[in-house]
Amino acid sequence: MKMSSKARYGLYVAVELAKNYSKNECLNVSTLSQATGVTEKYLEQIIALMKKADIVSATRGASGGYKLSVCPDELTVGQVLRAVEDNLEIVDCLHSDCAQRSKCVARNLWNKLYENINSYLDTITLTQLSEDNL
Amino acid sequence: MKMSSKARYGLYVAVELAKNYSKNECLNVSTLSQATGVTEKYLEQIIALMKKADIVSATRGASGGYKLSVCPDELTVGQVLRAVEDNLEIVDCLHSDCAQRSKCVARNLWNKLYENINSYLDTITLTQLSEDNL
DNA sequence: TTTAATTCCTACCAATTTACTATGATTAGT
DNA sequence: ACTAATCATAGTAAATTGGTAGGAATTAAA
Repeated sequence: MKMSSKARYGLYVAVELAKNYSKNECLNVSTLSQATGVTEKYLEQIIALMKKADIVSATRGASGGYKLSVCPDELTVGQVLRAVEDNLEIVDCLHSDCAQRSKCVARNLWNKLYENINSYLDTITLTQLSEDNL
Repeated sequence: MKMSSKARYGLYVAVELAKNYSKNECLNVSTLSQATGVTEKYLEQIIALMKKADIVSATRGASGGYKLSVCPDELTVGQVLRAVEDNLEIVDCLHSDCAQRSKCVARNLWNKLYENINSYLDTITLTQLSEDNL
């Protein structure tokens, strides 16, 4: 039960973009790579996931880059992690139609744990995180 | 961020042992394998982890087997999962001395999330789980 | 209009981890 | 002695992780 590197790096990127949010200008992967210490090519893939989840927007071409498409006061850590970490699903058997579904003693537990984790992570905004104000 | 099969199977075993607890007799791997649908040899390894954590005890030799060494009213899901799931650590960087420790924006977050998960899982006893009384 | 800077797309890959299987030693009840 | 059981440890195929790589598409600037 480990967070992937994508989850960790995705948060780093989100924090960088959050710090830059008020300037209303883009940050490119090269800059983000330097800030986070993660290779550009790997970051591209991670940011692609965040784009797909509509929490970052991109400007293509020269002098392009990325910025948050949501105000960091309203963007939660949960939203970021769900974007990059395969929905944060704790077990596969919740959404797949597991054969033992009806009689599984743990199913309910996984569900509640999942809710618990998400509701905690959704209380923390990117602003709070970047100010280490948890 | 997925629970391993060991975590799932470990819970199944714990539930079986909990249901058998009042009888004060052992269950052997063969029986547990039938009850859970997991191979005997794999279960042996999982149960070994629970033994090491002192939540199950074994009797060797003929007519031996396993039983809970803690009353299922007092044994929590958290204890079981931590026994089989490498302490449930959410990220490695918490206990390892990560180079960026002092300046890592996420460190505090992982810590709190870890506490959150554990404190939830420690509110649920094996008795509750086996009666689906969450 | 060319060039350079950038994102986007997708294929590939090595190393690690997972989820077992396999073999046999050890222990103890009958 | 025999048999039923746990204990210890090694091996292994498949999946996942954590990237690398190459180049196409887009756009601002020269």
